[in-house]
Amino acid sequence: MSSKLKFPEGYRLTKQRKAILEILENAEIPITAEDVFFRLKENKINISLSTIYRNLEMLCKEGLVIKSYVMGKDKARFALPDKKNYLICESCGKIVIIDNCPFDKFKEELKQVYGFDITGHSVEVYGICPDCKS
Amino acid sequence: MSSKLKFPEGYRLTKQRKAILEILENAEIPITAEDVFFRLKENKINISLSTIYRNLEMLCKEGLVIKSYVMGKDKARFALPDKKNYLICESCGKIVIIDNCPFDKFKEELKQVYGFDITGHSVEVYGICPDCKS
DNA sequence: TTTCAAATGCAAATCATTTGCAAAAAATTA
DNA sequence: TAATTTTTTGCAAATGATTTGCATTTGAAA
Repeated sequence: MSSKLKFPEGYRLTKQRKAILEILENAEIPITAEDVFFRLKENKINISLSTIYRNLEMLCKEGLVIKSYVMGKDKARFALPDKKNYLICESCGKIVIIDNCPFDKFKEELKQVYGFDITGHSVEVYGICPDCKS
Repeated sequence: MSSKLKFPEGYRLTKQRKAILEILENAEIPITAEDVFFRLKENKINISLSTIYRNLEMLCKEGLVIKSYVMGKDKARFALPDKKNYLICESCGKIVIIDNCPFDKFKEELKQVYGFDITGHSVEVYGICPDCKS
């Protein structure tokens, strides 16, 4: 329930921000701003959508949250960084988080080849999940 | 200039579709629908934005084009599949295509671990480009 | 507490994307 | 080739996610 995250300096830790972070911590997969809104509402916490958007943007800028788009959908999704890499089933839409993303092993290779200092990445993989195969 | 792509069955090969594909073939990096619109206009070809959106959607559905979003921007970008993996400089926004994406090597590993049949993927990597480091 | 900049909520504004529909163009057939 | 049928286009209007202005509230420093 309580956040293990270090809240970014220079911002006030409001109850709205705490609540939004808590929803993201409990979310299994990346969720939309509207998802956050309704999950808060289920918990009897009413926060306006604009406040949610404003804070998600701030949290992204500060690196605490990752924004992504799922193919075919037009709403942005938000998640804590440990859920930023995922598999998506093209048949049923199920999202499965990739733990220990194998891409990490290639940071050095990319640095060598392209000269970039790598700071982060996001991987989306499409496929057919076991349930949909049968 | 001429497309090497096999145009999907069941669709008419209109001059608009040819022109849109040609722009994407010549694009170095993923571009927005609006980019396509203006590049066509530069070539004295006037195609309505809605036609561009409709065809990009169709081409995505048929797998000829990949749609993606660059972190921090809110317009969708479109590219041929060989340009779907890229590095983005967090300082200047420059996009560099990753050739021979190392991620391909991990398809089998993902299949083993998660049981998905992998059909595609998209990789975005953030970092600081050589120019911005100096 | 008092103070004050930062944050919130609401309603209105934005803007990328989608959609309805009549006209134009491609493919099919005669 | 002309006629027919179906798809595609362009335009304008609609949509819907996200952003913004502003008055009010709130967190945190003094």
